[in-house]
Amino acid sequence: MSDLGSVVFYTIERAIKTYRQFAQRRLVAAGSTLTVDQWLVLNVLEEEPGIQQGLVAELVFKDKASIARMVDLLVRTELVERKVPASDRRSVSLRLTRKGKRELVGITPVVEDYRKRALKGVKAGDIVALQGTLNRIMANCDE
Amino acid sequence: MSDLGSVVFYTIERAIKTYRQFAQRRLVAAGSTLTVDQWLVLNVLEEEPGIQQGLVAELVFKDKASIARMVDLLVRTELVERKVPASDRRSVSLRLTRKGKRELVGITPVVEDYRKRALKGVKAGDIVALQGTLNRIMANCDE
DNA sequence: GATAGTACAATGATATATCAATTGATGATG
DNA sequence: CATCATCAATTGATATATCATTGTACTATC
Repeated sequence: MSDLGSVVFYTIERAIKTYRQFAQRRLVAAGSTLTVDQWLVLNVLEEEPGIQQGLVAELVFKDKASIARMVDLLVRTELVERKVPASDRRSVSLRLTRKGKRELVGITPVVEDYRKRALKGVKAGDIVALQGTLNRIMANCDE
Repeated sequence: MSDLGSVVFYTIERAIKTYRQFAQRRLVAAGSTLTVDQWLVLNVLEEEPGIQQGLVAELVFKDKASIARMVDLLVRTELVERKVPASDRRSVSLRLTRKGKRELVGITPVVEDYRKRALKGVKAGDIVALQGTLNRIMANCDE
């Protein structure tokens, strides 16, 4: 178990990294210039238009600072709009631009496809078990 | 399954990130200034003294460029030595300094402890299953 | 032994992760 | 209503990830 224990985290890292590289290759092959993380953020904005940055950070499990910088980029590339609501001028309200929506719609089938490919031959029960184990690990790591 | 499929990668990311943050907190709490990744590299050098950079990159599943920069840091902090062997002057041979060995020895029990904590209540069978599933995903992602 | 191809590493550019410090705005309390 | 604590976001500093490019050294082939 000690042996397994020393390797399992390495396996998890390797797996998620392999998957991300795979996903990124697929995005590039589909002609997108988005990164996987940028796609994630766009996806959140699609589902929660007007959301503020801090909430996006929570939803995608990233740092607020990272999100701020990603949004900078997405605004620069005109995929996302920042607005400051009068109700609370500390916050910003994010939403997709027309261009952002188009980009997202175009790329979504690509994402669905590579997710499906990555999970080929993996049974639903395997996924449930995996999530259970990972949840347990996360609980152990929350002190 | 489509639903599960869209969430499972997110869970994996979240799990490994949670674990890394946990590990980093533990290192800091133990008075170390190492990052988790730096510890990994030191550990490889302990086990394979004289190894060259490209091989380290493979072993820890990182980019060669990342390793080059990490080694820069570790050399600057005097934990690692770079030597250019006469046999092949393109390559570099890496090994721990005395200080690096001391640091590693001091921190190893901390690492073992937090690994054990992170896996508390996780059965050996769960780990085997998890690795099986992740290996399958990785195989799917290698085209 | 000159040349072409290949191998190893370093570097530049850009994106992300994290922590700390700061700024500006809001809300609570005296 | 003035002050203080808190909150949202930005910014700076440093570390890592990735890709492309470059530089240097080796190797094979002619």
